[in-house]
Amino acid sequence: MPDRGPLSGYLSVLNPEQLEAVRHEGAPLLILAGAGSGKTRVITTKIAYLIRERGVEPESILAVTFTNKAAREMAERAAAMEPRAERAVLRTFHSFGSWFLRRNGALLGLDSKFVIYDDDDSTTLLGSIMEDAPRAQAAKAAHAIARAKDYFLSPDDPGLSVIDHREEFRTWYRQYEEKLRAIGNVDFGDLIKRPTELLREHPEVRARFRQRFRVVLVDEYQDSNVAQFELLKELCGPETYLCVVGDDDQSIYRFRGAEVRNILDFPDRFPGTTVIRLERNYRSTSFILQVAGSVVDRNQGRLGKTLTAERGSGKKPTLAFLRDQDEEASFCAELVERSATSGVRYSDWAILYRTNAQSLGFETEFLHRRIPYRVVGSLKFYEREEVKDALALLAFSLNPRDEVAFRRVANKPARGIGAATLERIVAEAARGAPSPDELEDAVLPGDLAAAARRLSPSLSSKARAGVGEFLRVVETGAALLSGGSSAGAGAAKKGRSAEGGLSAGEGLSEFVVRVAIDSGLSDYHRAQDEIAGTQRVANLQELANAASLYPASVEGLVEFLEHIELDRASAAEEASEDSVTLITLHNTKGLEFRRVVMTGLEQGVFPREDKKDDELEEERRLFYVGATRAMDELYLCSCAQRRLYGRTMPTEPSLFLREIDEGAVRVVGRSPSASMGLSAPPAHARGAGASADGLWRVGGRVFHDDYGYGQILSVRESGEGPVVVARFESGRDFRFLPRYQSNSFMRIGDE
DNA sequence: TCACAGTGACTTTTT
DNA sequence: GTCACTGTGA
Repeated sequence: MPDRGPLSGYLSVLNPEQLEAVRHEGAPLLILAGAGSGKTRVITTKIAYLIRERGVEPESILAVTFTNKAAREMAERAAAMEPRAERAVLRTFHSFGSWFLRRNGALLGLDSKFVIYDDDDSTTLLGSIMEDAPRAQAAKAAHAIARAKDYFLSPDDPGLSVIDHREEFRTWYRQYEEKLRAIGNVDFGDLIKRPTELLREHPEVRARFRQRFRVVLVDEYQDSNVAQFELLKELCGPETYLCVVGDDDQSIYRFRGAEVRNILDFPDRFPGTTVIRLERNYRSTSFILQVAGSVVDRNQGRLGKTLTAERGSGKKPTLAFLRDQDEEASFCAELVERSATSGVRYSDWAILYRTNAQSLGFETEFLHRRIPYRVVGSLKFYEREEVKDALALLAFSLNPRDEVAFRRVANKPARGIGAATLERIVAEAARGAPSPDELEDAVLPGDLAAAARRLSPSLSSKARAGVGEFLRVVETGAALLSGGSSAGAGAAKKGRSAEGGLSAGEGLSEFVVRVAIDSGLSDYHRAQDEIAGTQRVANLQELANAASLYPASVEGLVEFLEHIELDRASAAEEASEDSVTLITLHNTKGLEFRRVVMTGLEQGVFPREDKKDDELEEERRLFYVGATRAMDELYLCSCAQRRLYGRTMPTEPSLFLREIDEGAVRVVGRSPSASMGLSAPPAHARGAGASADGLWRVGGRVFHDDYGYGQILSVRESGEGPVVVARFESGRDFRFLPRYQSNSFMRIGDE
């Protein structure tokens, strides 16, 4: 190990703990990295260091993260330090699993062209097993199966009863697995579970991978689940250098199967572990850390650490008690607008909320006020009906055994294949008795296209015509893809595209457009557009545009479909012009903003429902994650009432607000505990009117940086614009000339 | 087989 | 307030 001596530039910027973490070698390392402690810097530097100074081959480094965004960022930063780092394998757990299975899945009888089913597809598949069950029930059971896979539980595992103790659940799970295997596709959980099983059952593959990856790094380790832990154990032999980085206080994916014990027990599971703590926070000022820490401190099961702020005390966070979500939205908008006049960029701001549904109010308000914003996550584009239809057709053209895709599009647009006919075809395929001539064509059992063809003569004339049409569509598509889309085919497409309302672009895009038009999906959804004024054809066009990045081949299609399942958020979100970020608390992990507003701090919203024990602790960690995103300023909003299900309900302030250290925040607004004379302005002040521009009205609510929350008592015009007198929570009245106070004095709504 | 209207249920958080 | 599902009638 190169000790002492002047450090090269990229190492000299590290603090002693970070440097120790980068230089550590031997066996295993657990880095407990508090929020904002330079965790990503340590990992990327470590990669560069290993390659540059320890002679490690880039190809032998595997680094896994949980989100694609994190993986990309890591790759970029590592490559900036050391170009050879580009050759390292930097992926999300799931994308690594998929990569692994496409190469080695044959050992499990898995075709390399498999498609990844999302939750919706899994529900459809399970629904075909749970006869007559309403879809909601199938969705619930599908969810339970997903959890079972997170915990590495198979249908015959005794431990399965922890997930769902019903014997019928075990049966559904078993049948679901059988069917999924017969179809030849995988679900999310399989991307972790099946590689692990394969590595266990095939020592030669395990040896090969252990030979290949000498260094394994895991980021956000606190969010790993049991299956991922099992996978790591298979990947890491005695010779492998394993380094995991995480923060138990930021474990927020328990609901998805994340197991905090993974990080808490790491030193026990991997004997000889070195633990290095990074507790210097370079992101936030100390009052912000105090607020975040005082809440998460209440948690029991945690390793415990103390962050120290390297940036000084800064400004106290503001806790604002507001009336309702409308006032909350205008409060946020005012904060942003006000700061914008003094040169703060929109992109310095992030509005955080617990559930995606809460974004709507902010969007409406920001749109109204022309404040640019972007909504991160919740991109439901690939869940849209028309998009899923097109994707199902594409998937079916890859795999005629795909029952889920078949059920979705066989009769869409309606071609006379009703439920009865559909079930007959599915049953026929399951019976799987190919005729002799089909056997010669190597027809796979379960081939739905073949079954439909077989059954066709015995169907009613209407159904027979429909089946014929569907088969024609599928065959045309398959031929187009495998036969190479020649220039001639391209020209033919262009001719038809105008009529379908879609236009073909580069690469795979032509194929997508062709299939959408030829199948009638394009016409079908265009008709829907005309009825409902929707944008479905435009969405199909967007899907086709996204496909243009991929080659027009079977491989290109497989890649495209995988990308959609594993990395659906990226496309629209990269729009990097100056705008406010609207984002769920969960989605903020790994991000930072100069100014952060956490909204909806009310019992039932955040924390959600009456969460108790473990779940409440997870909500606290979520609070911690949200608050520690803020660099300079943090605002917390709590509303006295909130609309839910279209009904306005009174709400209680969040439990977390009581847990915050008194003195670490500045409270504005009528705190429910200390509601001071703000209920109604004195009678003499009523009716005094409004300013000439109509902006300032008696009774209107205002907020001032120094005095907090208040209500307007009187308004009159002067030579310098309106003069406003307001009474604040302290009970004192102050006079303002808003013209000169635009930065510290603002409206937050009318009466 | 399909279109429509009325009725219920429902909201975390995501790879 | 929204969405999905159910039953009815054509």
